[in-house]
Amino acid sequence: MSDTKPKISDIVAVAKAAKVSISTVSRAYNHPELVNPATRKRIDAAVRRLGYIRNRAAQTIHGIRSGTIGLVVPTIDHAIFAEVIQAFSDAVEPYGFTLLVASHGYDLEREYGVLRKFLEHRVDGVALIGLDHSVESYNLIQRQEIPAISIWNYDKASILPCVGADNRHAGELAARHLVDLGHRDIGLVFPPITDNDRARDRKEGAMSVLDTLARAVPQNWIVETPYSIADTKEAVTRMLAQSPLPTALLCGNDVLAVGAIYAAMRSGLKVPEDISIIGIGDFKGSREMEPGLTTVRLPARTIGDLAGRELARLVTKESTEIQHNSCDISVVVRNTCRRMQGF
Amino acid sequence: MSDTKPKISDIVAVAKAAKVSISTVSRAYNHPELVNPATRKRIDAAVRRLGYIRNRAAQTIHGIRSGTIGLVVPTIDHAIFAEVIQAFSDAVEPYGFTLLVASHGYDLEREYGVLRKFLEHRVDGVALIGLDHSVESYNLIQRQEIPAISIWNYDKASILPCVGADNRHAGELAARHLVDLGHRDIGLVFPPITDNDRARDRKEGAMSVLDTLARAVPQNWIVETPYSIADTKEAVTRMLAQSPLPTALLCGNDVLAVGAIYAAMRSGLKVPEDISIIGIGDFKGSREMEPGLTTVRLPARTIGDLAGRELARLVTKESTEIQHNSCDISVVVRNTCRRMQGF
DNA sequence: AATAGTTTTGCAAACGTTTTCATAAACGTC
DNA sequence: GACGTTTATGAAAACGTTTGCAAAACTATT
Repeated sequence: MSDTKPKISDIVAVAKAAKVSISTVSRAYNHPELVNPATRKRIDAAVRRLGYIRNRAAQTIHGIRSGTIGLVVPTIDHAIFAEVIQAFSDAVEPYGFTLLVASHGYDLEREYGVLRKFLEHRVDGVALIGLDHSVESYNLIQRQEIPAISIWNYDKASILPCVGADNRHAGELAARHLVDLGHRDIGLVFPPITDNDRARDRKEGAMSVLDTLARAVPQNWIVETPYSIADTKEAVTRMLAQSPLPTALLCGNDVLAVGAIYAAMRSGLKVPEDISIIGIGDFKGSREMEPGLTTVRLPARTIGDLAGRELARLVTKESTEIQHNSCDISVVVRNTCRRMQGF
Repeated sequence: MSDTKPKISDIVAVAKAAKVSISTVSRAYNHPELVNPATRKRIDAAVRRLGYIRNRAAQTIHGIRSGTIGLVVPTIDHAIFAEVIQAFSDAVEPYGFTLLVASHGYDLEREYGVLRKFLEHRVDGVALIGLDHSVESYNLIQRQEIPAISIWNYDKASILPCVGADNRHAGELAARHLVDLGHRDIGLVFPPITDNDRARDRKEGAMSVLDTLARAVPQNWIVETPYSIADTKEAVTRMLAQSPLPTALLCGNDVLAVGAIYAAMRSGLKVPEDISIIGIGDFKGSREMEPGLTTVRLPARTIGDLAGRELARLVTKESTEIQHNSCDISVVVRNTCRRMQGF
């Protein structure tokens, strides 16, 4: 009969229970040194007894930071972004931030929508993947004066501070490696490049090298396929049914490369004896697979970690300078590319 | 000189600009049918001009839902959780929810901390992976009366509503399949099972079958390894150096199975001729790999999707009944397990 | 032109906090 | 024991919204 009020308790309830004013309770949280240890103990007991949990929403409307950071990715379900998200999350956690995560499925309209929603939640900062964003998105960020950072691609001319790698260079490196091994007949396996600056840059980089140092890539040696092993295996298998065949395949990333390797295996081609395959990314597992995948290493964990820390510091005003960070990349040679005779 | 106030605009600014009261602006958002179309247009123009974005924190303290759902996973950077997170995210998005995501690295203490933080942010619901949680976590959920759901494991006795598969059964199925093929000498590859009910259930399921239908598994045929291809490859390679060798390896999930396959390849063993390997999970890529991985299919996307929808409906009160959903599982036979002679 | 409805709007209280300012209590000093 | 400090507390305003209620402005009806 006395157990009315099963209500979730607020600061008022705590104050009452501890027989102090709400100001004191608030202070016990925010400036504990200003409240008498004995009082603090009483408040603590009341909090525990009532199961009180502070309401950050109520704090936030005082201009206090919300303690959240928004991260927008094309998709979560991809080895590389999963790794970046994890690293980013781990990096901002020590600063006390909670992560809001959303994906847009490579649709920049949706990205804008997500961004707006994050802003409604008054995130303290936002991180985006890559540099391709709608002008509305850029305007929003500028207008709301919210700390923002771009992850994964690097461009010294970027409007946003960015932490990433030079993807054009990655494409060049991969192509150059194949050429150096003596390959001249090279096929390309890439994802759609609309709304995806990373893939576009890589492809352009690769093309630029190939155009001058190898044979022009015929259209039927270029396969476009979504980021999925299944789709890639299927598409590349179709491509490998024709003849003549390229001696090497340059893949836009490691997932595509793995798909391509499986396609080759199924087509009865030995890698690297019959066909060489190079990826970009160096995902988890690329090193361990048999044969080990030759690829261009992009340090995903490092990038996510750096980006998280950089943004957190920007938000907490620990640092104010807006930096552009370019991570070093290089070819890691394993066993999926063979040297051509005479090279 | 007149461009003072570069301030982020609030509802008051909008009201002023549109020459209406703030109540009207608020209403234009929440009950548009109650405001004159002409006025609405004016407000709309003001909003656009000022770049106004609603403050959800301010709404939230009125008892209005925050529009967020918290998802706690052991790790984001794992094929299976990435897939679940994506599906879950896609499922709650149509309901207008934004996702708060955090990982605890298989540490239930940290899980509790994350949970608290989510509650501070007044998430409208929480989703956890599995059924192993600290009693503090359970108490917290109960006390705060927050809709919660458990993903990935299924137990009809679970306190929380759960959407998942019966992991014990998965372990049984895998073991049974191996036994049916005539294997009697079977090794086990599992992750640490503390704080991980999924792995524990699978292992128990497998053991129970093996104990009665196969030879008792000697200790040196059991390898414990973290969820990583690299670690698994290394650990299994060490194990395969001994003799006698088991004729089959039962792996706690597909990542471990892939690691085991690479280990076998490196050790000069052919799969499945020299050694059979079965996984659990059927991750993306397991079908496509060469040879295709025989495994027990756990429908990750379906589970994430179902869980997301279920929780969203629970939060929005569209449904109130707390359901336990068990997803069907079955062995999918591909090419990594061979039939023993005479079977 | 007066009345009764209906639609549209504004006022003010409320939400759960933080923070400024003022006051009370305790302490030390001479 | 009167005074100035220091320490601890409380009252009340503020934050950016929503919403119940009442007033104002229209419309339709006579």
